[in-house]
Amino acid sequence: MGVTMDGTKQQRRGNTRQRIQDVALELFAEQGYEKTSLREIAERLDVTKAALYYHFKTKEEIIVSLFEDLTQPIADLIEWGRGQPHTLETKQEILRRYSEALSHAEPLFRFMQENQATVRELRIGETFKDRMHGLREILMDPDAELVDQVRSLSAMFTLHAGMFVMQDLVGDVEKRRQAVLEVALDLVTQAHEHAHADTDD
Amino acid sequence: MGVTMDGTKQQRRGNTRQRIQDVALELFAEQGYEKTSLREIAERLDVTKAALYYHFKTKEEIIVSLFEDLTQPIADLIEWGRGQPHTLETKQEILRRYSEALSHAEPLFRFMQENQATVRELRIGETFKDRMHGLREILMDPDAELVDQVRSLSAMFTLHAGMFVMQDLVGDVEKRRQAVLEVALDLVTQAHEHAHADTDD
Amino acid sequence: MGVTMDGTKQQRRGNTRQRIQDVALELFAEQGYEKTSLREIAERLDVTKAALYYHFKTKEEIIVSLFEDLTQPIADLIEWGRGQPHTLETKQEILRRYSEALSHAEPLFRFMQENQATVRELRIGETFKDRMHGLREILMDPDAELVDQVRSLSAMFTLHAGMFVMQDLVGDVEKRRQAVLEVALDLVTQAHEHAHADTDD
Amino acid sequence: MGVTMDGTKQQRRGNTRQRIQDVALELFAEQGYEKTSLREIAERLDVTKAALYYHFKTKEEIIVSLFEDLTQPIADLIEWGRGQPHTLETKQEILRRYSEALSHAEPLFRFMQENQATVRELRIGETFKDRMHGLREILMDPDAELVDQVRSLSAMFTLHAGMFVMQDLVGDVEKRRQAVLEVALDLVTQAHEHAHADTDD
DNA sequence: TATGAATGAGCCTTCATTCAT
DNA sequence: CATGAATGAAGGCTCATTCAT
Repeated sequence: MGVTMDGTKQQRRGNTRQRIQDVALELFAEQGYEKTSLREIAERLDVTKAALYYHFKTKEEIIVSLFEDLTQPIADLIEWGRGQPHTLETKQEILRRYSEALSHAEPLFRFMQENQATVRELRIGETFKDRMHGLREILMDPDAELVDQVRSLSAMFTLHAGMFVMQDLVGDVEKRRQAVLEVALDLVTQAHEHAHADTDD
Repeated sequence: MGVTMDGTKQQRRGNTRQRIQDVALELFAEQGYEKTSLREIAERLDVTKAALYYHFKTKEEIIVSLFEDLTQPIADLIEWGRGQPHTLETKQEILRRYSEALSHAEPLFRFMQENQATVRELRIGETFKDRMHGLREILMDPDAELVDQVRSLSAMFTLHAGMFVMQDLVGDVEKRRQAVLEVALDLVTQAHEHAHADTDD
Repeated sequence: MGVTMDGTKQQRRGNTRQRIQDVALELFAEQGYEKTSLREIAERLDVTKAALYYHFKTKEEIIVSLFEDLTQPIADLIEWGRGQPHTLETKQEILRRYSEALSHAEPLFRFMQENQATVRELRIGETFKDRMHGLREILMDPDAELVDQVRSLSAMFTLHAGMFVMQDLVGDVEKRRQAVLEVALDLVTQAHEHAHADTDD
Repeated sequence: MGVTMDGTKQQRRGNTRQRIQDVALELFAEQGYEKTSLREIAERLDVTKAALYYHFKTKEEIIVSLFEDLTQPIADLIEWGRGQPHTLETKQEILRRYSEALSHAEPLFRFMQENQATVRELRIGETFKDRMHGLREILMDPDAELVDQVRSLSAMFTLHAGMFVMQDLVGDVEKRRQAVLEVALDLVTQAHEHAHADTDD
């Protein structure tokens, strides 16, 4: 049962923790956090529920570990952004990198997008909110007109939506990402130019 | 117990169904669908769980009823849009009316936004998806450049995000809605103009 | 299964709460609190575990309810004692009534005696401790010699031990109770007389 | 990790078995047997659960070993008592030695006192009961009046209670022990004198 | 129109224990 | 002498749902 030809049980050993994360993320993204039971995860891995508890103290810890392991690039990105001058170039670079970071941890971000109510109650909720705020502070000019502030935020959400909602828009994932990024860049550019019409060139 | 001097129990009588919907929506929007139990709803209303079953056959039916009661305007809007020529004016009018419709059933839409994984598994999921597709068909030009298709969709998601995510942007709700709408209109206009640079007026 | 000749299921209905308490107390006293599972209680009653939760919010609440229902006489006794002058007669009357109160809720007190470590962690622990302190304040003279203070307390513990430990001493329960009570009265009398050798009669 | 400068890990080496016993007894006495998990014991010692199983075959064996290691003096005492004539002097000497034995293994006896229900189900339960019976046979005169039999037993329970319950009576432990012992001696003396009013002097 | 009582399924979690290394 | 990894059993609890009254 679950044992392959070469006597392994799907590469068993040492990597169980990783395998739990993989299966969990897949199921969380597919069915949501609450609808995914630890029994289900365990069954897919052909281990007992108790085995999960050897590797993670609680169900929540599984999602927390995924979050921590997969979103580090975004934390780094924000850190980097904070240290840069708030020029148009910085904002554009942030969007470019953010778009790429998102695409590298797609299932997790889809999960977070589609389970916002749940995430809010989890330990990662606060952290996530802080991150979004961080991004916002870099992209948005607090003195700009309201409509241009909205443009900046809209750039962010376009990136999000582009990843999860427009999946059927076009087959080529990379092409779509580029198109979405272009729109986001455009929005942030418009916002920036209105605000600095006289000071910048 | 829970009964006031004038024999009412907070407007009591006949409107229990409505009261269940109100409380349910409030809790669903606040904590999510799965985390809200019928016990909790019943307790808030000071009735028994069994009473809920007199008015609704299942928990799912409560959210279905809310969806049906509150999103009719949007179904109508789409119906109307389908019958119109796909001109820029139509698209702009759609966005204007959609923005207003959203603002009139805010808690429900917030719920749908924050519980997408859940909604997908419910009966309303399919209907909701169809609606979004309907809107999309009106707003988006299938022959346009990919980037302009994205612009059109971005207009929609900006409306959504504007309602739920940018709540702290500015105090005045109506002002924010206008700014968000302006950005959305802008996006759809740009998309349309690129696509019809030579043919349209 | 569990259904008697007359079609009832052991007088079912209306008294389930009481039946739960009865069975629970029996099992708690027999095996201890932690070793008694709700499953076991439910099985004995031929209901499901969930039924227990209809009547009691938690396992702890079952024991709390038993404590509250069965130890009221002792609370009353202490209340009464507090209002009396601290004469020898009062002390003797307290012991007499206490002995009788104990004998009327024997299983519960046996449980508390044999599960002290557990009880200490439960909500009733503090209350129980307070009661014992109450009794003590009435029986014990704070100015007496240490050895006489011990005598007073020893009277109390003799009553306790007499109920649970000396069960095989003699067949006739009531006779044993009287003998135990006599020893307790003796102890308290000696203590009192030493302390008031010159002041009292 | 957990290892100090000089290579020890809190005296490390060879004495792990002893350290397990120490920690276990501390926890058992504090929280009770069932509420103390092997995980907890292992964590306090900074070893794994599996390590415990190297030293003890089961959880029960830990408490059994403690019992055996710490109560030998009492077994010896009873053995000695059996060989003596049942005079008042013997009884008094037994009480004196018992009191001292109790005070040397206080945590264990506190544990046994507060977890009687648990102990009863363990292997040590029977042994413990036998010991108590042994003591009783020496202290109690089977032909005495019931009330004097109770007195003899009361002497024993006074010793017990004196150790665990009257802890707040007075600060000086040794003083308290002497007072408690005095009361116990008194009880056994009264019992003996009533029974031998005419035969003994 | 509602309640009181109960169920069946399932959930997350903990525990003592085992065994290969 | 001890660890890493896992298991089987069980535990307390919650939930949506049902049904007789």
